[in-house]
Amino acid sequence: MNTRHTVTRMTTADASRTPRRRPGRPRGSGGADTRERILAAAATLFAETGYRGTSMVAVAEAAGLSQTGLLHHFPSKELLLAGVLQRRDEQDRAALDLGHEPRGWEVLDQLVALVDHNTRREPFVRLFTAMAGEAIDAEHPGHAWLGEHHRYATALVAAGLRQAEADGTCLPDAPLEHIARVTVAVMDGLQIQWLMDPEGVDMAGDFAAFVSTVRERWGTEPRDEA
Amino acid sequence: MNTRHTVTRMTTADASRTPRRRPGRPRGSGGADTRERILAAAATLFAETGYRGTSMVAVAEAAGLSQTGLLHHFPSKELLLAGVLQRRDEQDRAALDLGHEPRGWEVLDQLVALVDHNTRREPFVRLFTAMAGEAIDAEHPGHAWLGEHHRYATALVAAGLRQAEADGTCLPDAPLEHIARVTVAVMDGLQIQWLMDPEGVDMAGDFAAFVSTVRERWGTEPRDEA
DNA sequence: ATTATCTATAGATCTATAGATAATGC
DNA sequence: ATTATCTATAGATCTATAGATAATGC
Repeated sequence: MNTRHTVTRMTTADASRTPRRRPGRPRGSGGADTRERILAAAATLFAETGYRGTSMVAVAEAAGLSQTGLLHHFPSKELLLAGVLQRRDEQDRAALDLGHEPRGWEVLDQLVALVDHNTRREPFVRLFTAMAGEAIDAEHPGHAWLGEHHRYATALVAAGLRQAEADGTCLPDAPLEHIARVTVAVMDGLQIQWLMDPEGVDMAGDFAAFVSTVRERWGTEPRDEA
Repeated sequence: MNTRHTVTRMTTADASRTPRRRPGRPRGSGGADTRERILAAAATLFAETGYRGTSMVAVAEAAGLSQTGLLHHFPSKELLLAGVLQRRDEQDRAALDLGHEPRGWEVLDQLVALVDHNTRREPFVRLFTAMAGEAIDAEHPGHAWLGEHHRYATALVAAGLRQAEADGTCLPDAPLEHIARVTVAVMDGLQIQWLMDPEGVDMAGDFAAFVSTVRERWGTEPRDEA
């Protein structure tokens, strides 16, 4: 009954977080919980201080276990990052809900919805922007991931536009690849400005307006109507 | 005459860089040289591995002096970053050559020239993108700098457009602030994609095409002609 | 006296290994 | 036996201070 007294030593962050357990496997410990708790904590910290700026000790503390307890679940910092990025992509796929192949201009509408959704998940946006900044370095363990992310994003937009061109809803001389790259650039760039000043920057509005301009310029439809 | 033998101990990077001097003020040592050498080395390293990912030892080694020799010129890592960012801004101002106030659409032409110039100074672009990634964190010593950079950039574009509106070369209902933010976003976003794939991404071409589209949409002039 | 450099070192971290301890599941 | 946790600790770094050494400039 003296569970309280078992808290023998606490690190700096006294009043916070889950207290550490004593050695030995805890009672109802269903490993999956802990894994998710770790990934969530790591995602937040990587988002704030980047991969390089975040220590394993900090992640462990935020997840409520010892640094070596963390290493049991993720044997190295690189593997932890891999886990965080994979989880991020799953969350992104869920938000985009691509149940079907993108159909023409619909792709851009979906991106507008995604950007709007992003205004309600700042930490998620922060994680991406932090990675985009440091993973440009070829030595960074997230480098390949960042490259694939951009290839996927631009290919998605280009595929939608190509469809629209085939449908006749997009002008036949539209520079698809160019539009795709610039669209992705606007998304990435607006995120930076929005994170620096969430009140002052209307990320969703700006992106929606950009997409409208693109469609006015290269689309063949009168205006509204589908 | 045995200068060669004075190289008593070298750190890992044997064959590289300037060898260290022995204690004591060296002969023609005109402090300003060293300062510039340090700032250049630090800029390159911060560009590659970020502020957090770069150690003072690494900067010192790249600049060819001891870590404490470096601390003589920049008493802390934060002051070194301040120096690097200030130098970066000076270089940027030189490249933009703003001898006069921006006149209407001319601002966008200047930015097109700047982006084109940037394709020939990859390390410079890399530094900005690395800072944009990590300085979003309010605790980062470059946070205020990043905010000012964006405020300055968007204000510059908006001021140009406002001038154009007054001149009658820009439609009166043009959403100036929106166009300014998106323009800056395109610049920032294209840099990321270009750095990830300099061969595959035509940053200058894409930005120039974007600017043309903006002018076609909101400008009042027939096409060419000034 | 001031400036530029170095060696030595303190005091914090940081990642990862070794190995103890205790609960779970066969 | 396997899994989840911990304590202890090795071996690298990393920032910054103390203080020696030598050239420059008054």
